[in-house]
Amino acid sequence: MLRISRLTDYGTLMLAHLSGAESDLTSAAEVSSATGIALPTVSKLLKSLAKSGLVTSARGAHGGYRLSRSAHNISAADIIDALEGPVHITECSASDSNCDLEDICNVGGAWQRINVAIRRALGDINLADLQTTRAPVPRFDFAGLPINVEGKDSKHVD
Amino acid sequence: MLRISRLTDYGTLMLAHLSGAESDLTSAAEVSSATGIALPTVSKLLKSLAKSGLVTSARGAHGGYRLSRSAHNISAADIIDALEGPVHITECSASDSNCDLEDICNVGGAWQRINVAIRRALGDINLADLQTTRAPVPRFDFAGLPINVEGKDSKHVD
DNA sequence: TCAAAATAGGACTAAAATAGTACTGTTTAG
DNA sequence: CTAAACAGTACTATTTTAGTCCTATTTTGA
Repeated sequence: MLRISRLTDYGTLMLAHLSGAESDLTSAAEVSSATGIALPTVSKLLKSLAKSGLVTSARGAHGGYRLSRSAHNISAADIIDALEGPVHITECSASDSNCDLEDICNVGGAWQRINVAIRRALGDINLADLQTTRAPVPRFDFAGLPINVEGKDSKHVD
Repeated sequence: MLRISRLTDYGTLMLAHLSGAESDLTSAAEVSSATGIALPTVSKLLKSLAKSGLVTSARGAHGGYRLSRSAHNISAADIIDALEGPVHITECSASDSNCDLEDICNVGGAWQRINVAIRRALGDINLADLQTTRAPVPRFDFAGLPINVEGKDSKHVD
């Protein structure tokens, strides 16, 4: 649960690297050596990112990739969507669900809401945030009860 | 991303069923027929849930399962932990990480914070909430900006 | 014009996680 | 003592994820 795939993690790292050279083209090879991720993997990921519009590419000698927009305008949700597609917290969160249990299931709706809420929150974290050592303080009001994660040692933190 | 496994979904459904018969023992067979989930699968899941203390079991004829505590005291995070173990949003979110990229990676910290925040929020949703058709309104304050999910058609909602 | 440096695209393989099944043992009511 | 029910474990199949490789296509620059 709550797991992004390793490739998405790599992708984030790569995007972070690209955001260091805003306007210059960076080749896949350079991204690879800078991040330590194997070249074929870097290539594959950059192609996906280009396809979904997060980076733009230039072919030919001295070609390469660069962010298609500022790091501030690329959200965590964008990255996840680009590399994993729009996945849902449960299979039956999909609107065109053909879940066998549909008529018995009285739980689905809640997971969907949780899903929406989390995705919305992820939409508000941008690539620039992800790079700063001190990410924005995650503070949740859930069902009206404000909870501050900072300084509170929850049993759910492992 | 943000996907709980199908088994966890089943588990939630089953727990919801058990919470309907708070104090009575319910056999795996009954849970199976009530939920439509295959018996072997139900068995397996109930065993896991018993092991992690969410339900208590009674052996022998007329044995069965019941919630170990009220539905209000079982959180979404509890269920996930019970059935999937304490997973992390990225591999290197684990504290004993042995990530090769550690020294280059300047992103890890942020994902960890996001992870903590989400898990904390899930800890505040309980089984009773999950059953009501109208789950608690998820409202997030993120980085100081209050966002209300309701009635706001985000592009991230699919 | 040709060679080298890049990306584009897809096919393929290997490994890992997930889901589901089966079987054998133990406990308890009647 | 027998049948109902949980306990535990091992196994298999399926699916997903990760990673590799190969063959275009595009562009620069000598």
